[in-house]
Amino acid sequence: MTVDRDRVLRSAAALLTRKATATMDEVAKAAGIGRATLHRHFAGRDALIKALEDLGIRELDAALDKAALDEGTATDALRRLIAGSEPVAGLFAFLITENQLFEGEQHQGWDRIDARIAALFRRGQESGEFRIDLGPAWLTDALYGLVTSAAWSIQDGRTAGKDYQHMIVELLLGGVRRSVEK
Amino acid sequence: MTVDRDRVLRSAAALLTRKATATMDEVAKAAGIGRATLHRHFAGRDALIKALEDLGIRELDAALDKAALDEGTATDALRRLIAGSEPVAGLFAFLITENQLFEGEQHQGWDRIDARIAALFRRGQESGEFRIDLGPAWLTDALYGLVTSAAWSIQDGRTAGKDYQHMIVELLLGGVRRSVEK
DNA sequence: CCCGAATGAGACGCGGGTGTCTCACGAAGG
DNA sequence: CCTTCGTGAGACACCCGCGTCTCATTCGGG
Repeated sequence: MTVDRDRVLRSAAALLTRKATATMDEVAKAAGIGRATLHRHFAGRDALIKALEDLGIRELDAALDKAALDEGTATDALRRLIAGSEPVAGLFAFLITENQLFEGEQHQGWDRIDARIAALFRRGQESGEFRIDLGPAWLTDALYGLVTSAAWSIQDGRTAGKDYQHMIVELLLGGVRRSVEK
Repeated sequence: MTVDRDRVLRSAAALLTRKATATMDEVAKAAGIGRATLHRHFAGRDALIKALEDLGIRELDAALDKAALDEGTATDALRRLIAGSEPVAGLFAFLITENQLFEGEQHQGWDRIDARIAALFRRGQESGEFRIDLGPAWLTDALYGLVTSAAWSIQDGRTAGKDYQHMIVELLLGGVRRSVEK
């Protein structure tokens, strides 16, 4: 009988990922519960978004942990990270745009995640794997952009979901130019 | 005395690019006119966004024309396109997210622009300049993502504006991996 | 079996933003 | 000088979504 808070959160994520302007009523309907019950679990829309942000950050941190960014080559670590990001990509895209749209002090968890990813790029540069003429901050933002684009591209059916990892990894690592080596 | 419609449009673009949720009143204030006058020129918020979309598409088409995507190598054409996209990047980022957020029949101008850019990537693939394991549709979406990320990254001060072209061109063409050649 | 807790449905007022209207003002032109 | 037109400021009603509340219902535990 009792509503599974996490289940509601996931269904909200799924809906808002598709339709960022969804109403509290729509979110409730999507979760198969009443609007009143939704409010009992999340004080308001802000609280819901905040909870979604917490969820996203938690999962992203988990993905970062699982990718073990410190181990092996930076290149392989990046591959693992991107592979592990797939389940969170949709929610990530939603949160990134949401954060971009409304200014205001943002969740500090983002800073930590930014730092961890930037550190990976920095490590790759220091080891000589990555080029050094592009800063870690831009590479991080670029990765976000590619992940978001991929999520939307797949969601809208312009590209196949099974290509997610390959699309991002290959473009980010090797670029669009046909390499002589390979 | 008469309000310059185009000037209003540009100031609205500048504002909404920074704060996508800006009120009609804020848009009017930013343009230095009254809300009533704003309504006299644009029937409503929807009409304003639509006009902004028209403007963005017009400028994007102009940038595409100017880049002469059919001439020279696809690589150079891509460089020219990215260089020419800089002034529109902010507005483009706004329109892209706006389009992603609200579903509904979108401006058909986007299809034409998508097609023109995808054709460029296809040309590069056929000429052997670009790799063929990534589809033109994805490459187009990826370019959009990078442009948007760059616009935001610069807007938020994480990266320098003067690097705009270099950041995107280099990452998109060569990727993050340090190439042996060069 | 009964009671308590949680839920769904609906009603209600509120607030912010929108779209419309009126009115006074000032500039440009006859 | 006077008329006309576009404008700014404000008032107003309206709509939509939010947040709160009530009440009947139902599920689950004691």
